[in-house]
Amino acid sequence: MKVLTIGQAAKLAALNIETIRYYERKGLIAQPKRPLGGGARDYGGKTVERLHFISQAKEHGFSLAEIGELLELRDEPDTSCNQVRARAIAKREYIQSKIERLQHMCASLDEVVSQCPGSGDLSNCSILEALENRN
Amino acid sequence: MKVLTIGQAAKLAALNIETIRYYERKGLIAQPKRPLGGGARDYGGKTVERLHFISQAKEHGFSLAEIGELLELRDEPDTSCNQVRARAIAKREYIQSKIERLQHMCASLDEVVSQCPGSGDLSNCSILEALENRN
DNA sequence: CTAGCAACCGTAGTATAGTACGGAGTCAAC
DNA sequence: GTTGACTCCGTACTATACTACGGTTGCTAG
Repeated sequence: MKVLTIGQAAKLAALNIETIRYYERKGLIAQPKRPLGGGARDYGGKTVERLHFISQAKEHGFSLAEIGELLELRDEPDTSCNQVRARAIAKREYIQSKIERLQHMCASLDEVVSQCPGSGDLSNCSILEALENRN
Repeated sequence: MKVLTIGQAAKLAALNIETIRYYERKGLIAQPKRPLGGGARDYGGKTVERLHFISQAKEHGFSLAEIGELLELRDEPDTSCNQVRARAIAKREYIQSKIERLQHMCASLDEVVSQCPGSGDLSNCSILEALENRN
């Protein structure tokens, strides 16, 4: 029976050891038992899978708090697929609104840059001017 | 000669008093002199303008550290317009890459949601499945 | 048997951007 | 001449997501 140490689990999940320990403190993963009484804990089985779930959910834009909720849903046998779906849709909308905000910034920067002569001193700088005036 | 207290400046700049004091600690704005020896400081003149600059730059996606640099450029008489322009362009590109990342997340969530039956228990949940599998 | 590497664990520090608290001082009105 | 509002200032706390440190223990190879 091979035992996965935290270091090996960290490599498999492409995470830092300290990050895994941090997730334990946050309650995202349980602290595995020590198979030999003392010494290293066994991060095998579900643990690496769970760490991977966390990584993937982070990739999908979920915060650790939200990931905690998803994991709870996942652990609860009575959860309906619809509950998970609702989270995903809400997150999608949140990300969409964030994109729109950033696009607004981008357009605003574009405008400001395009009006800039790009040479000379600051007395001609339309960028600083734009930042000085309200709206 | 009217004196602007921190509270009035906060209202004009639409910022919290504590936020202004925080910006002072960060060196983004200088701490104004006290015109009467003791008592309240005078946040008039350039200060509100500077606070406004900070707000606007934040709206444009600059971090406080970056805003600090912009303010330094602005304060330095030898700065060329090009230096400011370069910052704005770099920021625009950074925001653009952030947008792309978020769009990727969005598409990924879309895909995962569209494959979800939306009913039944978790054994059919394509969303959790997608988060469990690598890539 | 001992050197050395990992793991263990609690605590503390990092970065970002604030927000809150509490005691002391000041100022104007009543 | 006291009340109330506001300011001053340092310190501490919030949230998010880690990262680092240092002492101790356990395991393994030579």
